[in-house]
Amino acid sequence: MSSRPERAPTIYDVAQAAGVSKSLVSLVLRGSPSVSEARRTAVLEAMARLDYRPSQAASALAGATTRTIGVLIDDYRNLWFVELLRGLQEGLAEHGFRIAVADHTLNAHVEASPLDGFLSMRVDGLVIATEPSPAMRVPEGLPVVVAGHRQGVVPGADVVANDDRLGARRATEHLMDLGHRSIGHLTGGGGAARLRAEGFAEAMSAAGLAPRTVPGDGATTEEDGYVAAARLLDEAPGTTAVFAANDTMAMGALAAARERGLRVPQDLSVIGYDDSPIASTHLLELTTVDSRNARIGAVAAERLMARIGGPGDPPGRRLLSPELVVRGSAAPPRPGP
Amino acid sequence: MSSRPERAPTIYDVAQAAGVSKSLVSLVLRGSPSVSEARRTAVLEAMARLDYRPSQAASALAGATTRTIGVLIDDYRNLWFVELLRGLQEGLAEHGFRIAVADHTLNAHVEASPLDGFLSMRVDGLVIATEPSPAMRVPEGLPVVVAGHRQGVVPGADVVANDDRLGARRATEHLMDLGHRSIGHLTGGGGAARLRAEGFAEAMSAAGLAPRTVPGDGATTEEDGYVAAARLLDEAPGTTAVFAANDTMAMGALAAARERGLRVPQDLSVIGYDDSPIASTHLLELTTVDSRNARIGAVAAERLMARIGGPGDPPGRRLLSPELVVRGSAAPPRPGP
DNA sequence: GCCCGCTTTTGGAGCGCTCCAACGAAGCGT
DNA sequence: ACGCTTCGTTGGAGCGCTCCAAAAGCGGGC
Repeated sequence: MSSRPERAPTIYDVAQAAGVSKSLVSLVLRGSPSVSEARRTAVLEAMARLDYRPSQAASALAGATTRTIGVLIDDYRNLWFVELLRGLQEGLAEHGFRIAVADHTLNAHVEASPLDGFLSMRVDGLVIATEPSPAMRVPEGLPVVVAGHRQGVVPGADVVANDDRLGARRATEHLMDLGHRSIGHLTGGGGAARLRAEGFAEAMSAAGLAPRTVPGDGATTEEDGYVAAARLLDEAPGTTAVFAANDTMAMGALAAARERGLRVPQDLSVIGYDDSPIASTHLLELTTVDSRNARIGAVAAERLMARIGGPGDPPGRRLLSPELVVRGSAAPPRPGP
Repeated sequence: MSSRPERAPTIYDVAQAAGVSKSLVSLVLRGSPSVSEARRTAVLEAMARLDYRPSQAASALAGATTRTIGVLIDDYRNLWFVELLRGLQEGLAEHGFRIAVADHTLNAHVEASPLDGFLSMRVDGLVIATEPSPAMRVPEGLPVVVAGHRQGVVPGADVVANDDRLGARRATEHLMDLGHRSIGHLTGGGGAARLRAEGFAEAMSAAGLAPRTVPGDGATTEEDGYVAAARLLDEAPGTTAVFAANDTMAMGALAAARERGLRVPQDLSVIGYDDSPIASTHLLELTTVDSRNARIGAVAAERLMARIGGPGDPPGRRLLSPELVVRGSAAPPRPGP
């Protein structure tokens, strides 16, 4: 009977079981190439037999590195980070790095600074997937990538994002190509929304059209999209197309349109931004702009690895080209009366 | 000029700066009550001045506990875990515990077992918010709560979930109270879906109605809801109400209804399950069942804390009562022809 | 003025690993 | 046969904390 809780096995236990020294076990653990095949298998076999699991705490404390990258996301509900995480994960896995995720909104009241937890953990790098705030002070020398946002308040950080202005221009041009002239834009809070609004205005002005931009209640939720679209459609009833700052707001716009008896896309075209999971549903079939989040994650991983390997090049800014995803929510306007 | 990277300060540095011993600093760190006010402030002041951050690795290695609970979720896209996390977080914070989240689908190809990372971290407890699998072997004595799922494969684990069968019964009864007789159920894969289907069948049978249950493509996505609803509406055109296994499937059902020219709720009533963020949007206004996920998180926290304090009571199963949330997607059927 | 019991503070050992310098055993040339 | 290198392996020191037993301070009662 195993009465006492039985302390977890350590490398010493493994070493003894395999008939080697603890140092050899440590070498196997870290995948050193200079271990003979015979001993390696003996050690691995002993580990499996003892159900050994290395202590992350011990290796972090003893080693120079934790092989962990902290990822700060804004809110789990904003699903754009899912693809980012996937790209990041894949890019890091081949280097043996893992990811630790923290949610800004959940931890807001727990910690003084949102990054404290990561710094206590001694992460080897940081991905900030939120609008950076001045409170995010980072120790000098720690590699940091700001992902998806372009307001680089974090000094020394790389920035990887999609070109919001270009994406907005493409969406707007798509609507114009379809024949729309009365196009409204639903905007929200935050830097990305501002850039998208600028791209919209540029495209409209370039075509000699007056850009009409309407805010919601300051954020970028479905509610904001609903409110903004309601305002737009009531103020400018001749509007035939709407470009929303993101897919969630576009969803709100669909609700406002339906409420007014406007069919999408026959009476009103709607375009979103982000190509989030909701955009591809049967219910929305939303034409949108793919902000390339998986790619952003992959590039962020690349940057971090380069910077961890050596000082690397000076911090830079990398903008990826977004792509229009045509689905069913935008069509030519009906011939005017 | 700070040329060298400047090793992070340790308790020794803080101790020296505050003119006390390292042990006293450690006591302050752990909030010991037996430290004089004068020294405590001196230490805290020194910490702030040096920008000191405790090393999680060191305290985990030296101490008996990590004050960390691992939470395994299935997929970041299934948003039901957000509220769970919030409830859990709040319940744990008052005990000074933190959360580490891992995503099953992302890590699937990285680690042998999804729990390996947590065990390497030496978490003090585990919340499994996925359908438990036999591969999830857990060391004896580690407190585990299975949250939101009732197929308790994990030995010795507490189970905290909503009563899916009851919730399904309530949703079905609501439809019957509105006057519906031809009600179909859209089901999917997984244990929760099975229980919800059972609840539906019970309620229907109790009212002397034939329960018609239709699967999608085996999962519970929007696509599955769409496929299942399409089948149902084509096979049984007289159907006036649909109860979907979750909100996402309900969304697919809305799409299938619209495609057939059926208005919701005038021609077809639709009810979902989970009260996920999409249910409360203007576009859906979905009547649904609140599965009380924040409460589930809070109860899970309570259970873990009790079990970490002492062996506590034997593992149990706690079912919370779900609540119907009435919105706009269900109404009385039109008078029959 | 001294001893006792309490509270507050302290040094030392040790957690499980990594890193490093150094070791023995082959292999090689001369 | 000898030293020299190379490869595989080893013990020891130390990472930054926590925990423990014991020391120091501090009154109060006799």
